[in-house]
Amino acid sequence: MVSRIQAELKQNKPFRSLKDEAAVALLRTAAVLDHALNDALSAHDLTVAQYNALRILRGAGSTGLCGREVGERMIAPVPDVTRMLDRLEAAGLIRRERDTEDRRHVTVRITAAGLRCVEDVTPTLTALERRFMGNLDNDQLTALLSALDAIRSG
Amino acid sequence: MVSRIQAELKQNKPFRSLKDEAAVALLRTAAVLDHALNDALSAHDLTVAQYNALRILRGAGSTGLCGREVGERMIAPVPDVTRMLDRLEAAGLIRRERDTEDRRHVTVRITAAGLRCVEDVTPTLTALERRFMGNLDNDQLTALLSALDAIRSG
DNA sequence: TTGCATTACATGTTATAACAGTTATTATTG
DNA sequence: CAATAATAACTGTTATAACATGTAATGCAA
Repeated sequence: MVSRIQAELKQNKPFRSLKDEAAVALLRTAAVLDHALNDALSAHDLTVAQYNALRILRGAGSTGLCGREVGERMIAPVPDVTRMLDRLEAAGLIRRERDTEDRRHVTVRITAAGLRCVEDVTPTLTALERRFMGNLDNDQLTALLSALDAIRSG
Repeated sequence: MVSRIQAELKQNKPFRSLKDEAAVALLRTAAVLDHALNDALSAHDLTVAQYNALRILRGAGSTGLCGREVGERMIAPVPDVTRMLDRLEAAGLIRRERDTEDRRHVTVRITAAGLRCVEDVTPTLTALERRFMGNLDNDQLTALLSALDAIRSG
């Protein structure tokens, strides 16, 4: 019996354990998803990380967030928030303002153009979500979530 | 009710759908895992991709594989196999040989040092696997695998 | 209130990722 | 069999990732 992930990676030998297989499948699935997302977003000159940051800032509203807080909320850690924000600012999608209370902080806010940008990519991402997650019923999604939670709590 | 992933990313608003939440949790979990793996491997001067390539070549044995085949078997796609192999060759972990039958191909084989390197990191990775996957029972692993398969088949 | 630690951000540097284009070799087609 | 296409690997280039270090502002303790 050859598992799906085993065939996909053209492995001639079966996995040593179910844990091995699940870990590989997890990394593989995330890579596939990430690739599809980057593909879709690149048409709008965005990376997945940039889109993630825009979503975070949209959620923060007019209050904004400082750079560190943006970094903390990212799905995947970004080692250089400053320059990621530089690029978004250069594209006019965010704006930064030195905080007057604590002048170490820089408050970051999404611009109207940034909001429009997020709106623009939404249909594409909705289609992607339907494509990849569409085959899963609620029970599967719940089981997936609880398994992923258990892994991260390790 | 605040979900685990929601709290982890400090999101004040719940996810729009379970599919959304599962997709984010998946990308997040893979990032956490990838980070832990890179951390562990960096002590041995290896990246996750390099370790993956070494495992692939170990599986191929003395027959070896050509560069393209290594690329096809990678968990995460690498856009520049040549230079990843350059680095492994410079470290003495693989060796390359121009194929005499089809001179376009270069056969890649793992060296004794490469095999030793894989052996050396094994205890560390076994510990990581226990840490992250240890909390999951067989049912959860099976459910996880089938959900991931369903996602990738989208 | 002065010195030191901490925080937040910025900057410098190196290696790698990502993309495009090149070369050498083999396969295919008229 | 010559011309063309296809394949595999290599190379060049730019932007970004990753890591370390630097700098300015604030908190805190003696």
